[in-house]
Amino acid sequence: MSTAPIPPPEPGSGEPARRGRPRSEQADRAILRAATEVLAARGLGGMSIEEVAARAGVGKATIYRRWPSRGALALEAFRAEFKEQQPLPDTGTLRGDLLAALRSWVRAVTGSRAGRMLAGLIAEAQNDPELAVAWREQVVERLREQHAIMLRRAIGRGEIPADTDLDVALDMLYGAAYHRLLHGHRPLTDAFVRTVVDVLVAGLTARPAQRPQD
Amino acid sequence: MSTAPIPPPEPGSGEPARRGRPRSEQADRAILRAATEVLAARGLGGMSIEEVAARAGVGKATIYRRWPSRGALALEAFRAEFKEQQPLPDTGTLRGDLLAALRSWVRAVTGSRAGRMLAGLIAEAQNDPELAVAWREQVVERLREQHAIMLRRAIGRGEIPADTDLDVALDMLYGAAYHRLLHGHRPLTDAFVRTVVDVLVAGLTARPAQRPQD
Amino acid sequence: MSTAPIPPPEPGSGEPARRGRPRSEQADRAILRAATEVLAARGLGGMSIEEVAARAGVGKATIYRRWPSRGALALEAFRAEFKEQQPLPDTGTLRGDLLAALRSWVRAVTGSRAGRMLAGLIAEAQNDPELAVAWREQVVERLREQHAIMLRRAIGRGEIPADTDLDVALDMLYGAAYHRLLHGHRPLTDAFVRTVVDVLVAGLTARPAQRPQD
Amino acid sequence: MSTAPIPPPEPGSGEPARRGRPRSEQADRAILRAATEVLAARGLGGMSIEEVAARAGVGKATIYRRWPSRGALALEAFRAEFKEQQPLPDTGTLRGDLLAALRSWVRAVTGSRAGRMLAGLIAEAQNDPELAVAWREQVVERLREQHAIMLRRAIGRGEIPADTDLDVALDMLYGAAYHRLLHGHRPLTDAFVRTVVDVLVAGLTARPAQRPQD
DNA sequence: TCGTAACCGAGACGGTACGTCTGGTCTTTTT
DNA sequence: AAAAAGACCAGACGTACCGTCTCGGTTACGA
Repeated sequence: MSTAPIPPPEPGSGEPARRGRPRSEQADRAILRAATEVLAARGLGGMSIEEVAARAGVGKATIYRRWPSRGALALEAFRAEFKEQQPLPDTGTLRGDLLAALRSWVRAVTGSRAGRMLAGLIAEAQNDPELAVAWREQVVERLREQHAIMLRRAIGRGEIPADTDLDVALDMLYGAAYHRLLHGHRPLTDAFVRTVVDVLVAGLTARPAQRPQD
Repeated sequence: MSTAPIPPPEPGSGEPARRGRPRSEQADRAILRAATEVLAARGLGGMSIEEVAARAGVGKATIYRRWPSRGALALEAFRAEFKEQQPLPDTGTLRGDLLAALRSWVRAVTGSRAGRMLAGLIAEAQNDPELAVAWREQVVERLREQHAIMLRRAIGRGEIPADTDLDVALDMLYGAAYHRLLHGHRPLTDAFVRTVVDVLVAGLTARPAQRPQD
Repeated sequence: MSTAPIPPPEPGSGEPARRGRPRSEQADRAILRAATEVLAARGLGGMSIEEVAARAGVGKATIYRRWPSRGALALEAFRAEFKEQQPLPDTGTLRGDLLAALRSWVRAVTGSRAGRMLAGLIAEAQNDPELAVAWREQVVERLREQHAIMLRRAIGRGEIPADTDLDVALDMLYGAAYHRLLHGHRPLTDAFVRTVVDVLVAGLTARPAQRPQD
Repeated sequence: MSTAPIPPPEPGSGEPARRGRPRSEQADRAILRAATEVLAARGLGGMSIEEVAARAGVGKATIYRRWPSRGALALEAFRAEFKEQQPLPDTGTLRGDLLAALRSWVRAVTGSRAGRMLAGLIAEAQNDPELAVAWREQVVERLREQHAIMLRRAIGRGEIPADTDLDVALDMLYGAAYHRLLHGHRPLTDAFVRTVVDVLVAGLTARPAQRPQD
């Protein structure tokens, strides 16, 4: 059903005492390592379960027992690679926070492997609704909640209006960055980061005098 | 090499006079129609050359003779579907122009089939460098040039500074929209369009007092 | 190595006293019952250890601890099914004995399950040399010894010559029957049984005047 | 449905002119050669489509396009190997004919590869009803018709009664031989051949005085 | 009464082969 | 020379079983 890693059976009540041979954590690690290597080398589109299994020294069924699809495996590999690279900055100003946050995103994404994995996952999610849900819930929403904190702190400091549309603000900030990542029409430079943040901060700060309703 | 449709041979010298049976324009149309149907029904990930050929009543080679890959065919089908839906508005104000442009993009993308095709093409381009180039050159850059005109007119009218970074402005405008399209975490409502445009216009308009350099 | 049921360890000297938990006779019975059911339903080719284990409510290792292969298990199930159905007739004449023996074989083999098991075992033995040996030693030779008794009694009575080749006689008698069972080209009717016995008895009885040696 | 080699489509009427690329006869040959090799080396139980395809340098689908199952392929390979080895002798006496026929069968079966293929096919047919039908129709019945000719000639010569049950006679002759082949309990010697033929001829020749009806 | 040994059911393990599907190419006859 | 048709080689798909191996637990014997 879902795209989450398949848990071992008998999640049970108080003390269920799982039966049968337990899942091998060594196989877990070998599979994720192999998947990460293949993803870095050839991208998600070029990753086959067959190859990951061979490279990890594992039977295919051992992978299918844990993840329902190629995308689900890639998602977990990506999360392991990406997660602690995204700290929540607290510099005292909205501009400083956004700069730090976007910079660390860009650094993660342009450095080695996370960028290719990320692009591949978004691509896969377009054709795999289960993965799309997992991607949204486990990556997108989780990051957005983190980042919304920065904006709420700015509201608390009076830097931006209390009725600021946080969703749109985040869409503009990260949307611009994803745009360059996925289309590749312009590079993800630091100048880009600074300008995006400046325009966004200015746009959020400016008193919206009177917006016509057309 | 490229992903452009393959032209009939003998682009020729002074004496074109192509020999042999000419390409069937009926086959062209049948292929594009079949491709468009399959794309609308199952997305690019679910489209196989095999199926398009069968549905168009055409041999696979007849498709490969014209387009080098699944993505190239989808790109042409998309362009036929999408192209004249994107007029260049001229309302007299930057805000009006951006609103009109983004609205027509959103309308095209949420209505009918273009949205699914577009997402599928971006996905495919992540795994097909040739298609990525074609996508950039034939769709992204072409639209950006169109839209840059609106921004240059605004500069001409003195609405925004002359040194405005047009690339970043467009990335924020369309990036936010692509973001919602590809991740599906929030809907592409008209309120979204208005807020994006308002924040962007405000951000571009505001005098950048003193930007610290960090 | 062999295909015999694996005996519990400690075949022991003077002091048997096997340690550890003894084999569960209930498991023995459940496995053989399940195997017999599956064999009757789908034949040996359609029987998997996996299914027998599941149906018997037993772990696969519990089966492998007792029998080294699918064929060995099937052989034991067959023997339990087949054994006491083959009495040694003693009617006073060779013809009467052979008729009774072949009739009871045909009855066992055309009735319910033994026929399918038998055919499946012969098939399996073609690809499993261990099973072939076990089959020969435990089924074929044992039956032949039984049946040879009938022929020796006929020699004793003077019905057939003392130098009759008993092996060939048995091969002709049962070979004809196996032939129909395995190829299915003709049915195993009682008329068939009678004719085989008549021709064989006549052939054995006739004084072989002078056989040319070519 | 059947187990016959799958014919190319459009067997057609007068002049159908089959369309599309024709089946590659080179592939036909390579597949049959590879199958024969594997069968000789490991028997039918040890032959996988995967290996035959690899050894023939052919895609698996190219095999499945021609033969519906492993058994069907093996059957064709066997027929090519076995066919012209079985002449129809005509020595002038029943005994001479039967000796010659059974001797050439034994020679084919104990020499080289046909014996292993034959045993494997009979085994496979026990678990594959389609193959069983094909085996019966294409091998068993065809040989029986051939061999029945010898018996009918003997009737014509007055060697055996006109109401002899030819089916039973053939079952006893070949049944005895198959019996030794499949069970391996005794070797297929020439002495065996002679004794079988002698007993059979004597049994058929003897005037059946009065057979009781029990 | 304890410890140790062999069993038990369950189920994961690394593998092999299955039969299907699609990719992109090649080879026919027909237009 | 291009068309439709369909076969070609290649190889991934997800499934089913193989025979072995861990688990937590049970049941016997011998110390």
